[in-house]
Amino acid sequence: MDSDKKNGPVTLLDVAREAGVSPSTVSRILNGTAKVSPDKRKAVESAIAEMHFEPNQLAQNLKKGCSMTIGIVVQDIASPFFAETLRGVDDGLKGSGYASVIVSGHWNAQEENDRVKLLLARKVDGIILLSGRIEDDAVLNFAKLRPIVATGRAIQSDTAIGFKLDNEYGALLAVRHLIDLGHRRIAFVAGPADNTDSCERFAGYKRALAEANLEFDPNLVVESDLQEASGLLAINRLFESKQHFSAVFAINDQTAYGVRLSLYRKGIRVPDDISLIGFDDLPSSSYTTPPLTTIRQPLYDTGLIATKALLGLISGNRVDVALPALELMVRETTRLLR
Amino acid sequence: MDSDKKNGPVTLLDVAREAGVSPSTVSRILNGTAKVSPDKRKAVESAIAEMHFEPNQLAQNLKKGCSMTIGIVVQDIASPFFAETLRGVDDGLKGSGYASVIVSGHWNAQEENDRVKLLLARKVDGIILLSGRIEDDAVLNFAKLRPIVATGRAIQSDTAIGFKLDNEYGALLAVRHLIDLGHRRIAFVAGPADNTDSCERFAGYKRALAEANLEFDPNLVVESDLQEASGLLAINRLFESKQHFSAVFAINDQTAYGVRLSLYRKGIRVPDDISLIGFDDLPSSSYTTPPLTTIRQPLYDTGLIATKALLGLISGNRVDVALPALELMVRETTRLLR
DNA sequence: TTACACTTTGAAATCGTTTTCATGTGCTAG
DNA sequence: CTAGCACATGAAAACGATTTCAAAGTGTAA
Repeated sequence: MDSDKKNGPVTLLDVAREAGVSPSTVSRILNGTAKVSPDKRKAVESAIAEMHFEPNQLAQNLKKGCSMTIGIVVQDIASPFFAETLRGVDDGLKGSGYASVIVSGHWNAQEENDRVKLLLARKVDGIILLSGRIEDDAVLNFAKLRPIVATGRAIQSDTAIGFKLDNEYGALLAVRHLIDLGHRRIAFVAGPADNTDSCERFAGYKRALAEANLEFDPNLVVESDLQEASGLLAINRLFESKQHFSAVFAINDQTAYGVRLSLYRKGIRVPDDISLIGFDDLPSSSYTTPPLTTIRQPLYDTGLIATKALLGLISGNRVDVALPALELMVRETTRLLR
Repeated sequence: MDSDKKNGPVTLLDVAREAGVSPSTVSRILNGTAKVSPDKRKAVESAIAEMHFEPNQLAQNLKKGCSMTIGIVVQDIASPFFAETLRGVDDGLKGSGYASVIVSGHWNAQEENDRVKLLLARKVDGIILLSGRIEDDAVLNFAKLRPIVATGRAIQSDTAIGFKLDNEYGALLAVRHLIDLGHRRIAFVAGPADNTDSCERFAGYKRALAEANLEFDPNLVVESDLQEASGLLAINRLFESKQHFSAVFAINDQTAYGVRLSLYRKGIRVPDDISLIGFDDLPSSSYTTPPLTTIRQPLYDTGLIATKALLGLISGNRVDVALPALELMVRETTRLLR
């Protein structure tokens, strides 16, 4: 072999020596920053191939001041809700040269705040904040340091973009659907009171009732924490308090699953005895027994579009994008009231 | 204000100037690399606090030659299977100072290979390879560059650790359970023929049959691609070919969901008419209707333990760890044959 | 032939740390 | 009293790329 003097990995300097040119020239060829004569180009390129040189990203990062990495903040890495959004992010990043670091805020504002700071300390080039709990102002402040795209909030600045779905409208669609099917006593499994999305959906529930001149009965509302287990518990509480109802609107699909199980345990048929509708349209909702009627949230698209928007912000081009609207997916857990 | 001469972010050099010491001293205090006199220490610490200095990780990375990042290769970022494992990884990384970059191989050896190279180019300090498709030798080769922990393979070297669950035994447990319940004609929804896990489970299926002196009937085996949709299709094919069976063993929970839906559509009751058992025990399997009997795979623990092992390899301490064994979870989709 | 513009190239500075090496100080022991 | 040693500290080199700036080379016009 030619010259194995140095032991470590080959550097740009080694290539330059081997090709008989200066480091600058090699760099220029690598980045296409300037014209170089064909002969030197060939010499360098063959040296690169021969020595199996690849530039040290760490050094590039330092010099260029960016890490070609974006940070993603989710609330629960194992939740199908975030997983589906992440798939969109993954596709959005494809071919961009960027990689993503995913951290979880665990539905906790303090932890979320810390994680964002951590990402910033790691010099990510931008951040996608999914269903964040920290204040809008805090987000805007972070955005002064690095571009941010956030879901579930209506923020806007020249380094921050917020996407917000119309939760109230979605809930309206859901409850209207039940009312159209003849249901009058519709239970609502709510989410945590401090969760904006949940409150907005609650508002939609009430609005649909009002539209149909149905009286709102607070006894038909029970709270959950958005997980399957608490959906099950919530609906059990409703039965214990001897409430009558022919349909249930669950704050999200996961609680709907819990409700479904509770009903199954009690021998109550869905949709024959009780209709059930969820919110989100998780991929698995097409495969529950029976398949779940729900409000489709564009999870994948949210991830994809948020990523495109962030990449835009990073490169300085503002991209104006819109999310597909919420949509009622009628499947098999709802039917005409006998 | 004292001196805002420089505009950019404060560097270690600025701190040194402000505190009237050399950069080396500041670095030493930051890293605890050497003793410094109490007065200088105080001067530096107050300068750091006052100027809100935080070290530039990119510079540290370059100098130290490591990125405090590990790479995770999954096959499908949105699959609950990987999501649950990722949760273990996340917890395993907690407090370690490491972050993770997650990439997906999409069940494709070529793509997986490229992704690993990408991670290596990004100078991750180690890699966790989940359900990889590339050859063991390729993994071992990569391990020469950076430590690797892989699931689903029995590799071993001083920079590589492999975990392997006993798939054959798991399948044996599942099928034995069905046989114990009196089932004789047990359908098997297999996975792709080129998938090792699937083949081993197939072997377990046959072994259980042999143990009970039941004849193996290839007509009862249909192939799927591990997704819900193909589980549904697979079982439909079985019905079309007029096969008789009283129980189904599905290669994994997701295909079991598909099978369940097909059965529901045909008006076949589970477990009254047909028993169904899956493999994995995804979190949602406790909430299907009815809850799915399955073989519990320690997904979370796999992520956690793999991470601990990798962190060990990186710091040079070999950690010997064992995964919890596979376990039969009897729920409500299996019952005694009438 | 000289001067000026333009292009290609290399030398050297730079990014912000860490680390090695050398220096000066103070202390102990002979 | 001085040789010797530990110790805290700073100067400077290093990590491996990019980029600025100046020099050398080329070509054209006066």
